[in-house]
Amino acid sequence: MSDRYRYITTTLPYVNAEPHIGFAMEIIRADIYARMQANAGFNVFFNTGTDEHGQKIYDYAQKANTPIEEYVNKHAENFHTLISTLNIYSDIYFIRTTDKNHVSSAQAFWRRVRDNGYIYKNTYQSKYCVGCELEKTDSELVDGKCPEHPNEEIKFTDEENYFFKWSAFQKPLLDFYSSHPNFVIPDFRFNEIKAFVERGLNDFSISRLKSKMSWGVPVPDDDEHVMYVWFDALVNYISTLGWPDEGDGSNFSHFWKNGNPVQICGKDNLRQQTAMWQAMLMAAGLPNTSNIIIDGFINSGGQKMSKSLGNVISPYDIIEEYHTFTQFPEDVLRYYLVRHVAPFEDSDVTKEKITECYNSHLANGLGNLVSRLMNMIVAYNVIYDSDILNIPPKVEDDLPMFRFDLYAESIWEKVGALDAFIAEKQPFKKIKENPDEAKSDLVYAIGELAHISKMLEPLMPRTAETIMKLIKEKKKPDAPLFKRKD
RNA sequence: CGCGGGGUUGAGUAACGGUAGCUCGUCGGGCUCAUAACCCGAAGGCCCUCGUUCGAAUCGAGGCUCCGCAACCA
Repeated sequence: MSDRYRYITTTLPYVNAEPHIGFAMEIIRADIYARMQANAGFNVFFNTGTDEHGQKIYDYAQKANTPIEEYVNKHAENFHTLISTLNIYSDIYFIRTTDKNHVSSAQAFWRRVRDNGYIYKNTYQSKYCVGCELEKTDSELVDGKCPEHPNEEIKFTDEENYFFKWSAFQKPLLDFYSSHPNFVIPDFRFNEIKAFVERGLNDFSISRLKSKMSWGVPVPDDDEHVMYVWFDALVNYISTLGWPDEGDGSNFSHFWKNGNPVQICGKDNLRQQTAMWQAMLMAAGLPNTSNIIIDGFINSGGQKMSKSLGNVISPYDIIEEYHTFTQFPEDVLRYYLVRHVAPFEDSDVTKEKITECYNSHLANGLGNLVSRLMNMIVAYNVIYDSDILNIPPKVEDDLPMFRFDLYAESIWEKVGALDAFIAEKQPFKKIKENPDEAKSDLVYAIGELAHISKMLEPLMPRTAETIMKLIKEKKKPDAPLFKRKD
């Protein structure tokens, strides 16, 4: 089969902050996709990493009074930790934009785009607020003044920058959009970007003067400039595959050309991923991404998470909080973010909501079901074939793309049905009058539990594994899988 | 008239032209294998106005209201 390959990538978080729960959600969703594809027999290339160049990083490192390399190393480490904490698919590729191969790939990409005629030099007027001591963008200025320092003057300086001819891609992008009706998921985001591109595109600056800010990928054949961080960062999606090696048998050929490449990102990245990056790929003569999934944002208590409001929920907080209640705290977070956070709209997450859903679905639902069922299996010495776990992987073809919430719902439907089955058949009562029938009911029930654990695998890997082990060894759990949290 | 998304039972959400579904909570009943768990049943809802239609939460018009984004911000 030609399409035995699948490619999935998250965006690369900027390394200037602690891992955000929104990124945790992004990578968990990507992980479920990767695990499902791998179960279905595909070779999966799962990419993530860190974006480490640019002014902001440069400033933060200065502020922290740390050499910049040390600063980015330390922060990249945070994201490595997050990946293992969340129990992400082990074959993940972690790219850092400071990696040598990424840097040379970004430069090759620049040359290719330049040689195709889509990069040119132009003057750019920088606007500098003396009050903030910061360069400002037009959108940050109100009536040509900095809103925070309306009495200070804005200093205008002309400087030379390289520009990317984005404007040349308005028509190609619109044509591409109309011939790929599922390119952006969900629809309303697709409409948003179409409308944006229809309004017209302005070329954007893709370099910075090295004399002002040197922390970036050097522009090829020009010592004065480094690449603007966006330009180099976006190339990671293919530099991770070893591009410019495009030969048959290369990762690029397998996974980008034939691997139905999927990108997942937050809604703040809509423009960059679905229009800028796609135009860049066109400019380099490379195939476009197949699908881009746009997540909503996570708010807390009706407001944006922010340090000053004190409503920030970090993925580590949740895992820490559930540590004493379950052996699988990361699965609590995985479950919650997938099933109870809207797949595309903004959602509100609070610790109370997580607790509520933990108690009802994980403790009372799944965990309790495993306890009651395995307890009867052991107590009544029910005999069954441990082959029941040999269930062929189910490919959820009928599942709309990235609707893992629906997938989770279908699992919990089975959990509920199995609880109802036990209540109806009453094997615990029948075991006295009609033990054979009671046991055959329980054999059916354990078969259903085996199915549940199989379906659970991509979503809650360690929980699923543990349930399978209990089934195989005919044991009841020593302690509740998910202890109630009051 | 910048762009976009919303307003559905106490809370959170789904359906998107034809019995308003689900989760949590509340109330009543059942069960006792299980983590004071589980099962069954009940109460309670479509922001307002007008219109299209045999029929509208769903389409159209207007209003009120909440929330993002507005370009170089990861």
